[in-house]
Order: sequence, then structure tokens, then C-alpha cells
Amino acid sequence: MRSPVELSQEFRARGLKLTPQRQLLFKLLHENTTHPTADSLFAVATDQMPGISLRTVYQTLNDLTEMGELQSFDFDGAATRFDPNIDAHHHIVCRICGHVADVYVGGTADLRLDGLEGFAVDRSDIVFHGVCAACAAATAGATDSIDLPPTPHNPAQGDVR
Amino acid sequence: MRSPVELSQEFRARGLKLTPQRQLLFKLLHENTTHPTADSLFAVATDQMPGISLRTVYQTLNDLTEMGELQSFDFDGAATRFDPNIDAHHHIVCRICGHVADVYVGGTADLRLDGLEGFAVDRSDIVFHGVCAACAAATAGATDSIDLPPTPHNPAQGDVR
DNA sequence: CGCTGATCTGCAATACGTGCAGATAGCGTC
DNA sequence: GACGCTATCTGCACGTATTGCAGATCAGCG
Repeated sequence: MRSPVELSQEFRARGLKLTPQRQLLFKLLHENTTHPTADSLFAVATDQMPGISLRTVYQTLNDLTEMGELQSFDFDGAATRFDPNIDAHHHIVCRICGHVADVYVGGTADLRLDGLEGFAVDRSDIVFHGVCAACAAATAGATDSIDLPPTPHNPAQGDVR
Repeated sequence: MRSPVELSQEFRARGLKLTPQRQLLFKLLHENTTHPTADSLFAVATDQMPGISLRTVYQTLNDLTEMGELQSFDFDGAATRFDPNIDAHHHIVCRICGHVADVYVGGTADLRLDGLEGFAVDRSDIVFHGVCAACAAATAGATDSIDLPPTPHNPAQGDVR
């Protein structure tokens, strides 16, 4: 997404108001690579602006997504993730800690697709599932103990900083 | 997934009980290509067995998924879809009516992937989004009227028959 | 400085899915 | 065929994610 300054201009140009809540969220989202959920963003926003409403965070995220300044995606029925990176790209999700990273996929033009007949395709999302390096390291140590469930190295999903 | 008869044998072999509820669901799922949700399957099951519990439908779908007899997938934060087709394949979703179809994708080995460093990848899901033929036809006619929201040709998502 | 409509907040409501406890019923055994 | 053990089923309450709504608040214009 664009910089907070550019977004402010864009909002003004559209006749939308420039509230401190929106400005804070612009700042927290800009160049944020953590793929936050509405809730995790709300937690960080609350630090800097106690009293901000979760409802406002949802509203602003939805507005920015509609304006094309954010990408949003879902997986595994978990909370929606928002991504200020709006380049054509895809994602990998750690099955253990929920960490999400961007994946760039080249060569998609050469794929052989069977089953799209009759559809006008808008968009395609590829989601890879796996285990991130940190979780792999954490679980490797756990082979000592038997049958313990995998311990997330960082149970707080969607950390924003 | 396998046939109801084979599944019945498999359940017995595992010491699981063969209840009429399970048998009904085996039958409704076998060769079902509609990618039903738990709820849509429940609706059809209720026709043939009034009183069956939604909880049982969820339970059985989860069991079959754990046994590898069903695939499950989510998109757009909507209800989980279940798919008795467990071949390696992907999906396309109609953005208007929610209809889902199977897509076979060849040539994935030649993709150039950037960003997977450090991850041990288990699985990859590709979801195409678009408009199906029936919805395209329905919306084409709607150009007469201005600014009407797109009318689903079939609002009942996940129809099982 | 006052207006006006957009926005924010708080709460209720919805949707999907799961946990729990008591009732029910497979199925192996006698 | 009856018995008993235990898996399963049912109904309900709960949890999480998200949205609808209404009244209070405030940005931005004149």
C-alpha cells in the first residue's frame, strides 16, 4: 500500500475524513510485513491510542481493501490476514505458529489448467503450508520427549512488530 | 473417497461402529461433486433421516477427513467445504453463486518459487476465483437495469444434489 | 464558531464450529 | 436372544470472527 501521506491525500481527494484513528492505522500498516489479523492490529493500535475500537479497525481494513491498498486472504478458517504488499504474490503459512511469508511464483503462464472451462477467472491464490525454520528447530529438540504436541516457538500469532 | 461398502469395512476394521447416521453420510458423500458444507450436507441428510444432528455431521466429516477419505478446504472466510475427491487437485470458486469446481493443474514442478527458503513445505492449495457460466449469463441480462447487485442464479450454496 | 454528515464507539446479533454430559445403541459375548 | 461395555448421537451452551445498528462525536467547510 502507499505511504501514510499518500493515503491521507487519497482519502481527502475522495471526500473522506482524516481521523487520527485512520492515520494511526495507516502508519501501523505501512511496510508491515507480518500479515496481521484485525485483532492483532487492534492490540498494537490500542497501545498507541487506548480506546480505539476494534470495530474501527475492521472498518478501516475493509475500506483499504476495497480501495485496493491492502490484500486480504483467509486460510484454514482462521482470522483474515491483511497484507499491505499488493504486488502479485502468494503466501506460505507455518502450520505450527501461524507465521505467514510472501512467496513469489514465476512460470504460472506455463501451467496446464484443466477444469476452468466456462469460468471467467479473476484471480488465483496459492497458499503453501509447511513448517517454518524456527518451528522446525523447536520441534527437533522435542524428539527427546515422546508424543508431546508441537510447541509453538511463538504462540502469539500475527504479531505486528 | 472410497465406496460406502469399503468405508464400512474400514470402520469395522478400526473398531468403529457402523451407525445408520454414518452409513447415510457415506452414501451422500460418495461421488458427490458439489463440495458441500457441513450445513448443506446436514440439510440433505435431514430429508432422509429426520432428527440427525448437525453435530454428528460435523463429527463424521472431521473423522473422514482425518482418515484421508475427504479433503477439506476454506476460502473467503466462508464455511469449510468437503470434497470426496482426494486426487491431487485444486479448485475454482464462483464469486457470485459460490459454486466450486475441481481444477487439475499440471506443470507445477516447473514453477519458480521465491520466498520458501527456511520452510519445509507440506502442501499447496491453489484457489481460482471467477464467475461461472451460469452467473455470467445471468449477469449479462442484467445490463439493462443499472447498478443492480449481481443476482445469483442459485442462491442456495453448496447444493448437494 | 457553528453545521452537517461522516466516523467512531459499544453492544447486540450472526455464522461457523466445538466442548460437554447425558441418553442411546452397536456389537462382541454368554 | 439378552447383557454389558463403550462408542456414538443428540441438544445445548460456549468461543471466535465479523458485521449491523444507533447514538455520540468530530473533521472540515463556510
